[in-house]
Amino acid sequence: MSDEIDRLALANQICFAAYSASHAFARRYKPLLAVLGVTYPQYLCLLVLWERDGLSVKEIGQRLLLDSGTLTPLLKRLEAIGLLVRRRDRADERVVRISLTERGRALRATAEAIPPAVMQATGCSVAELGALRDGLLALRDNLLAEVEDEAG
Amino acid sequence: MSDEIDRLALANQICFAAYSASHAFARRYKPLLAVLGVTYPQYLCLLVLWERDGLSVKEIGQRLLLDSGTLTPLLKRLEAIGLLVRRRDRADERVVRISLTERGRALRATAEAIPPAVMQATGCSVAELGALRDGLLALRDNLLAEVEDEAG
DNA sequence: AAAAATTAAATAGTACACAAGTTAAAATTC
DNA sequence: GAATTTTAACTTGTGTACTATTTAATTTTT
Repeated sequence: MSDEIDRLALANQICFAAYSASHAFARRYKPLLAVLGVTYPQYLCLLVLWERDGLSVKEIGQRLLLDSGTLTPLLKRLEAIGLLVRRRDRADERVVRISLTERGRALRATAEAIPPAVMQATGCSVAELGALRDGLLALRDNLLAEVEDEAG
Repeated sequence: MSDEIDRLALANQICFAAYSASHAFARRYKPLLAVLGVTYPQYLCLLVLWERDGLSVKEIGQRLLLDSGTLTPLLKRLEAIGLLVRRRDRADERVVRISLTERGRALRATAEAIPPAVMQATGCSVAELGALRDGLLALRDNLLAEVEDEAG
């Protein structure tokens, strides 16, 4: 009769596992990122820009799955602390291009120390982390695909 | 030679995977929770209270890994829409106990339909979801344990 | 080429999250 | 048993996220 697990039990919720793991990462990153003077979402923007500089707000949003409502103020803060500059694209004035400053680029070297510290803190093997990552990305893409199906 | 670099990238990828999967869940839940008239974090509180009513703010926070700075305003909103009541504990006036109203309890029946819909949307098997959940919870607990070691 | 539609950012408003500090009550110490 | 410490919740301030709306620039249609 109670083969049926309690689907509303918190412990059974994959979404709570993702939610709380994501927050745990943020807390773990916080003291490490304090050295750089940035928050976790700001760090994500830097990761994207270190990979390819001069992206538009929209392109950054596509990589991080965030919209301009979130990114505009965030990028303004990064500009205010001198890590990047925001400039309208000459060829298309609707577009704002984000370019790292010298300081923004230089920060990359300091940031190299962060990932190994976090990986060590997870207490997981490389194989486990890889499997977890792949599972999460597949799950995430399925969730988002269904959301878009409905919109379209 | 570039084993090292791959590992560094992985650390960023696993946390971004958790971060973006968590947001994808929130977006997926949104239309489902709109029927209940609550947000995702509010829904988490209801899950906890459906499991055991009359918990203190602190006890809810321990289950959800949230502090009173987050919970107090959230619980006030749930009280404002008539799903619960907040009352000082007679025996210990520091403690605020949260009790579901009749409407708050009744909402559970409606909520039963949500987890299967979300599970289906993940496109993952029950076994996959279970493995993912367990991996995430283990990872999360490792991350938080290290944070506390430093504090203590 | 003027009108209509689309697009990219920005803005306004709501709701988390979290750190730091406050207040009031209870437990501990002396 | 008064003074100190601890505890629980609240409050304040900063920074995401997201919806919906607005503005300005570009495309597309006609």
